[in-house]
Amino acid sequence: MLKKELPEGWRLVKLEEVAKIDNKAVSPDEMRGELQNYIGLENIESNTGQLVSFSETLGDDIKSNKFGFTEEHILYGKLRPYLNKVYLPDFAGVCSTDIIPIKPDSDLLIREFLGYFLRTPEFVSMINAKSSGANLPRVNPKTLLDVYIPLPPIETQYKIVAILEKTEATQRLRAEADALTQKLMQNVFLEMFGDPATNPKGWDIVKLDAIAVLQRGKFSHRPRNEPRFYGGSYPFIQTGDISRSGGRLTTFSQTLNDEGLKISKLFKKGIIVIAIAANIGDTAILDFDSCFPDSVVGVSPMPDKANPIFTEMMLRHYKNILWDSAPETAQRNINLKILSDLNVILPPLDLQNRFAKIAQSIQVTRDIQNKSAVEKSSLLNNLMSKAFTGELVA
DNA sequence: TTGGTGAGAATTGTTCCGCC
DNA sequence: GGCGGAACAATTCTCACCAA
Repeated sequence: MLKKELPEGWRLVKLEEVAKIDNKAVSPDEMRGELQNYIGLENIESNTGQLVSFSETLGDDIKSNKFGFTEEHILYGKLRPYLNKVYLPDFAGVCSTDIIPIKPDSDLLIREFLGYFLRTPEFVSMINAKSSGANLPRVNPKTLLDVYIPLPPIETQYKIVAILEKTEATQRLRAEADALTQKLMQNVFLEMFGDPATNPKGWDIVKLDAIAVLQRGKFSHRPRNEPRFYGGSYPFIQTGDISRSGGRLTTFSQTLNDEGLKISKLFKKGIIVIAIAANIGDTAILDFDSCFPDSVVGVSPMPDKANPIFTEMMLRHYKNILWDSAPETAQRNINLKILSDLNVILPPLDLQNRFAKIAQSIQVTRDIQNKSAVEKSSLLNNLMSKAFTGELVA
């Protein structure tokens, strides 16, 4: 950003002029015998500025040097800066040496203002380009202190922080609402059918292949990564896509071309997909026609016996059983036989259909929530970007 | 400060086996 | 015997901590 672009009263200053880095090592000896509030990179969530988890650690269990921090610091993850790990603690403790404790000069710079600045897409992209180490990029603290930050008067900083905090709070409420809706669908299922794994309602038990047709995915060519098969108009999904889908596959990241289609197989929209390698037992309903490899099985419920929406939700409850069925080798797998022989509950079809109807109406709400969450997320990024060019607050 | 290392997940490669 | 599908093994990738 150029100086001339800044609004009146704003200054462009180097971070070292308004903040310092407290990276004095605390040795294991200094921590011995005391409980420590320890934060590692794994405790800070990417992009959100939130703590994922946290626990007290006995100093005796800490074997390497750490950095100390207080509630005046910002914790900035310097390893793989693209992960965007920033956290503002409200307690004192020690952190991994891959986290830099930054202490702003409170007369000039508000901690929260700097926290948002470090999370802007523009800053992340810039600092990532300046990081060192080809395979394991890290930010050098000196490089960080050399970064220029647009600095408005303190009152303006408070105004900007208030707007961004409000937007972020709304975003969080939206995420909580989505989690509740997801739970609602599970609760409705359990209320109507009980846990399929224990069958407390005493439904009939049948083999999975008695109510559905099972077909394994296909990708016969080796090696599998030959580029000539990819980049066409046929969606191609992998086990990871199923894991991330939350039960409904609406997007895909890979496609096959005509040549790829010849060595794979196209499955119809609406089919249930289940992972039999890596993320064993993860399921989803396909929202588009798609190909998939042999680590995925397609399950098509017979219309006179099972409802697809009911079947997908039911199969989720057998995940642990399927995992336990997989032979203990370096790479666990289950095969078509294990899946076909899986004992599943079979409630009356009209009850399954009733559940599907309720689930669909809940899904409509989820779709609206998801759309809103995406909009809120891009709104926050947009506002953060505008905040540091002076466009957010006059 | 930065390379090494480990764990777990995801993807790719190899072997076995049945069918034509 | 050759081919293709299934099963399983190996490798790669990602993300974290450790220690020189």
